[in-house]
Amino acid sequence: MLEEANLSVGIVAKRCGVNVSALHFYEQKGLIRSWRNQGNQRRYKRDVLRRISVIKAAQKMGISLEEVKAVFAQLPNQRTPDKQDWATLSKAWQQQLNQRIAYLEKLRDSLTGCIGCGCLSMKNCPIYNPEDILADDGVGPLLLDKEAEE
Amino acid sequence: MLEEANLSVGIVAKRCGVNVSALHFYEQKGLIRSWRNQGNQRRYKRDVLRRISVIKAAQKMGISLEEVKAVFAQLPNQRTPDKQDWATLSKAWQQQLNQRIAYLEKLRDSLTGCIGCGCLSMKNCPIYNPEDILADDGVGPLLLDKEAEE
DNA sequence: ACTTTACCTCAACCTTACTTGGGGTTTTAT
DNA sequence: ATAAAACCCCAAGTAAGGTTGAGGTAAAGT
Repeated sequence: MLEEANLSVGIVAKRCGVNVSALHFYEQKGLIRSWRNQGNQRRYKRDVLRRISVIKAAQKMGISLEEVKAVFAQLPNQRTPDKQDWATLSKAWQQQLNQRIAYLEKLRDSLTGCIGCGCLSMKNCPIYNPEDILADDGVGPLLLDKEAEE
Repeated sequence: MLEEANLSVGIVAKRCGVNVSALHFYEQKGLIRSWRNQGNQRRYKRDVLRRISVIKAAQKMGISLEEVKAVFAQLPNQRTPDKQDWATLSKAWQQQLNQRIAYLEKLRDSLTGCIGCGCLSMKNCPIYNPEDILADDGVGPLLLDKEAEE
């Protein structure tokens, strides 16, 4: 408990492997926060590093910044989030990951049987519309008729 | 072998569950083709239905239109692609799907141990940089140092 | 014949996630 | 005391994957 060091934007960028412009951007979107020094330059608490790590991990999972922001909103506001807090987040995302994995597995398992067999353009093709778990992607149910065969 | 029916853009759109504008767009991007009738309206061969199905399936897998286009380019140009041709495509994509699944599994398996444990912002964190299979996403290796701990 | 529906083109707009550039200030290094 | 880095803000640009709208023609229904 000796710090609460103030990191400059350049340092944070270098440590996280992102551009300074990305940090400006995240701040503007409300994902991270900073205060300013005398000369109006941004200064960050160390915990911004973890936030950025989490942002990048989330993106690899296919989670949007909006979603990340929503989740960050549930972190404690008063104190710096601790391991417990982050672990809670991770649990929710694990579930999402599991769903996404299950979805892709279904897609994969349908793929050979499907693209090859001629059913791909038919009404109930499992690949074309495999109980859309990810239906919130906006890919609604698709209506094809039997004429769609070769 | 009685047809080679000519489908209008509206019919194709309805059958595939996409907008007419999307068909224009795909055509402009070189993913599908049409010819024109007397009145300059688009007409499609039936095989466009399968192409669009494949496009949509690919998108669910996270494959970009550019990639789909590249793959379509390997289809026979003279004759209408047959089941064999499509099956070949599907095999390549199955591999991609497997990789993507493996990647997400790795991410998931790292998640609890990682976000919670404090390593997330460290140099060799498996979640932060898990042998980036999907490194072509442009998420290069990330350089964090040990100061990134809490 | 007339009206509606479908279609055409082209340009502009939308969202996500940033980057780039211009013009100006602050810090840091020498 | 300078000069080079680093920083600031704001506006505009980028890429993907389309959508929306305007103004006009074609095809279909009655």
